[in-house]
Amino acid sequence: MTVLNEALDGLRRMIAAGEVTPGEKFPSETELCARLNVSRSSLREAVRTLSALGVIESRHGSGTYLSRLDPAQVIRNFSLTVDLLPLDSLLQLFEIRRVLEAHMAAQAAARCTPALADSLNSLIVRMEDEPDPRLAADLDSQFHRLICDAGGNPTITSLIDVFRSRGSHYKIMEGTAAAEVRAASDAGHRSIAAAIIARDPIAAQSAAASHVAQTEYWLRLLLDPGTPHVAEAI
Amino acid sequence: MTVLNEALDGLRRMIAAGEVTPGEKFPSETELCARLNVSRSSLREAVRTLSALGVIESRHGSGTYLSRLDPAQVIRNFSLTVDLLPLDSLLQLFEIRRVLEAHMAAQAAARCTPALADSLNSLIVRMEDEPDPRLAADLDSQFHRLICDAGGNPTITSLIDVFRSRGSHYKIMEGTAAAEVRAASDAGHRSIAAAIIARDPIAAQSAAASHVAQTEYWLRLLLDPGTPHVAEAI
DNA sequence: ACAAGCATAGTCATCAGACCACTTTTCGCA
DNA sequence: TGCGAAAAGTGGTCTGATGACTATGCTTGT
Repeated sequence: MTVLNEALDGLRRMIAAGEVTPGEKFPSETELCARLNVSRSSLREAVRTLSALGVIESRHGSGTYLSRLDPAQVIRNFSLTVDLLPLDSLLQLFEIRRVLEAHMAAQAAARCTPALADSLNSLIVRMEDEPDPRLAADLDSQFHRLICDAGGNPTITSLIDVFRSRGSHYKIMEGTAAAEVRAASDAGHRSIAAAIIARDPIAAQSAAASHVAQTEYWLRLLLDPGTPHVAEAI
Repeated sequence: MTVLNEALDGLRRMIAAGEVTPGEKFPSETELCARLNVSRSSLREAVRTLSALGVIESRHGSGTYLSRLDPAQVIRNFSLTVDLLPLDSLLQLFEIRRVLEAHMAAQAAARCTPALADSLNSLIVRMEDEPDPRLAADLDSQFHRLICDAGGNPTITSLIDVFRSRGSHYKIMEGTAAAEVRAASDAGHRSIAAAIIARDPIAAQSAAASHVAQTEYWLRLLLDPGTPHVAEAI
């Protein structure tokens, strides 16, 4: 057992035992060092570890705090990791994204309000009229976020955000097939919105799943233009 | 911009630029310090941060390596975080787990082989005959893992594992309603297995969703015995 | 020529102590 | 009483040294 792991263990134990409650302040680094019998550098590495995972927050000059441990907030921390994944690793996440976005669309359909309907319609029109691919991608994000928010589970929303966060996304809108991609994407959005506004969860679910699957297909094409296949080996 | 963040940025930049490819070794800490213009302590805190996220691996005496960046492996790192979440935070993850487990059950149903059918049946019998709640919980894990593996997406499997990892699970099997809980759980398993063996994805999906929802219900009861409600506010 | 064992150099792990930057509290002055 | 400055407390960063582990290549004996 390394020193770092002992320190980590000590901190985790304190949290699990309720010695520090969410949002509360830990003892000072000096005191923690004494308590856990480790040097300050080792303690700080342990703190950094938990800090990277969104469990701890260090505030310069003030103290070290246990985070609120809100799942949505913890999950948001991981988007920087997703940014580092190579494209083929990223593609492995698409099945999750497809299932979750479909679920959220279904939930949104079940709860759709007139206000949501208006917002969706307005966004679609603006998106289709936007010539700049980047701004269009931005409106796209807003569209999906609107649906996620309507779905009612902020935790799932943040998880989907992590998957979608990847900036290099709009690249598929700039290839030779840009126009085709754009048209298909717009059509997908209209299907999703129509199903949600009709308060038809099943239709919304399949429309959203199909939309994500299509994005996955284009990305896969980008990775390997030779052998495009949406479905996995049977 | 703090020194730590500059170091983090430098490392991330190296990864994104492909200076180090997955599995490869970074330059030594000393050289990285010189390159990024930070002290060794700050560099090490940056390395620890990426290491906590499963992006980097430090091997004592050998070097600092970029991980394979396999999503399943990266996700597995987060189980220690889930262990620290309070029960009410954990419950917010159940909607995700429900959707994903249902999806995996559906996939397993679509691909069920005779071998899988045998394994499922055998596990169910052993589970129902096991008197010790802990060993039964263990068999329960095996049952669900079997289904996930059959689902064919290791990334989703590891994500579900993270949600299920939480050891405190078996507590619901030890309350006053233990017998009732156990019986319902066994019945749920039989439904799921039957649907998978019948190669009926829709049935498998709803059976699995219902099973997870039931677990969630019991846990919620544990948290707040007064006002149990499965559905959210309408 | 080859294999086992051993030095050696390279690397991460840990420690100690100092100083800096920021925040919070305290206390004296207007 | 209210405000501002001082002081105390805390995390942020740096330096340098030492320990522990790994990999490499060499030495040695067969």
